Amino acid sequence: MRVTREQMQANRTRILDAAGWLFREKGFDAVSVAEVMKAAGLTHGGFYGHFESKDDLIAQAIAHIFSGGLQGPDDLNAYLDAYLSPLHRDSVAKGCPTAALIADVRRQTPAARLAMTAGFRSQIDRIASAIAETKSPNARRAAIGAWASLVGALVLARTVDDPTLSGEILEETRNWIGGKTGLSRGDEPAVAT
Amino acid sequence: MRVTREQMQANRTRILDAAGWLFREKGFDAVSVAEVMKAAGLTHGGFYGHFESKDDLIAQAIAHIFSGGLQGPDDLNAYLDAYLSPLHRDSVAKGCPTAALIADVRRQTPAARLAMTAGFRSQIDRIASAIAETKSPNARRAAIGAWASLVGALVLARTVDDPTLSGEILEETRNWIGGKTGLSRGDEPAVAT
DNA sequence: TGCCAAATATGATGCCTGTCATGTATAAGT
DNA sequence: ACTTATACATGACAGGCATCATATTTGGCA
Repeated sequence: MRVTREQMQANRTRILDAAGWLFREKGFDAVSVAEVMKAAGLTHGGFYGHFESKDDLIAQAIAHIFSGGLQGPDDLNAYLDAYLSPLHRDSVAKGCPTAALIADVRRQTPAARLAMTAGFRSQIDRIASAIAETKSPNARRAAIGAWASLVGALVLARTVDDPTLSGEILEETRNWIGGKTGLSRGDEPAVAT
Repeated sequence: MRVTREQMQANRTRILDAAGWLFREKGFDAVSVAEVMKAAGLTHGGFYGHFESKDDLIAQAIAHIFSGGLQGPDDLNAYLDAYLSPLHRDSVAKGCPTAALIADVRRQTPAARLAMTAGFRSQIDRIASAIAETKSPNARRAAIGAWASLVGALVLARTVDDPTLSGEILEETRNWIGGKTGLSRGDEPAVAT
């Protein structure tokens, strides 16, 4: 059954949204094409009308996630707090795509790595300008260092099976970055990107 | 054909070694049981004489990697340099198991996460005591923060498809940690853990 | 209004993989 | 030396998955 052109576009968006969530949650390999389509409310048949292959879907899903309004650090302190919060740690599917996908992307298609790299760049730039507003010298260096710390700590905290250690990793990394950047604690938890 | 008891033990070790390399290189899902056995010089048949399942192999392989003499930071500066070197970035199979496996382990068996967590703990302790020798206050916090930065930067550098950006991430994170810890640059590249 | 191509659904195919069943040679214990 | 249990090899099986083939419904356009 044929659908409206705008229906089709909406379907495509739903597929990309579902793929973004599922891929973050379970990894590229563990998610089947049929599963994505079902999550989008369709069957597996129409898939190849939208995408050339599963690899194509992966690349486009990554680009889609990053295109979809990344949370920039409006307030740097709040951003750090939110990023390293238990809430964000437990919200893999809708949390930071970088933390959820980095390791997997390395083994994916060049197109996928390209899309991911583009996301990295904009995220680094965002953090750098947020830092520059406070203290300018070496803003880019601080942005890269802080970004690496954030991603590393979040992924470690998610992997650890001991909640205490997991919490400690988040907490201490937050303090460590705070000391480094000269940024103290803020508050306001929320799922960040 | 039956083999010596010590041959059998040697075979088991070869299987675990091969699994450790292959898993780091390609991820758990992308490596088949038959592939591991072949890399160990055997066929897939004998596998279930050594391990209960592929999940069992995964958990034991993780423990095996960490048990196999981790490079502790004898000299902290040299360790940081080696960890964030291009050489280590390009040596995934024999490099840091944490950086290579974290994201995958999250979705594995409880036993696998347990083995991984144990590896984290000892690594944090090792770094902490190396830091404590220099400047004691908050050695554990610094260890956790530095560890998260190292792992995060390495994984990011490996994923990025632009060699320039990849090198910049390694370089700047090294400098950022150095400034934070009060540790300046050393030299001596080598594959670290 | 009626034709046609497009968007999805249903169904099929071939490959890969984890696991199990069976065969075979031989180390180990007597 | 003879027996037996064992470590590994060969082969088979079932399930899952990406992808393709075909059917069906119906928007879009004349």
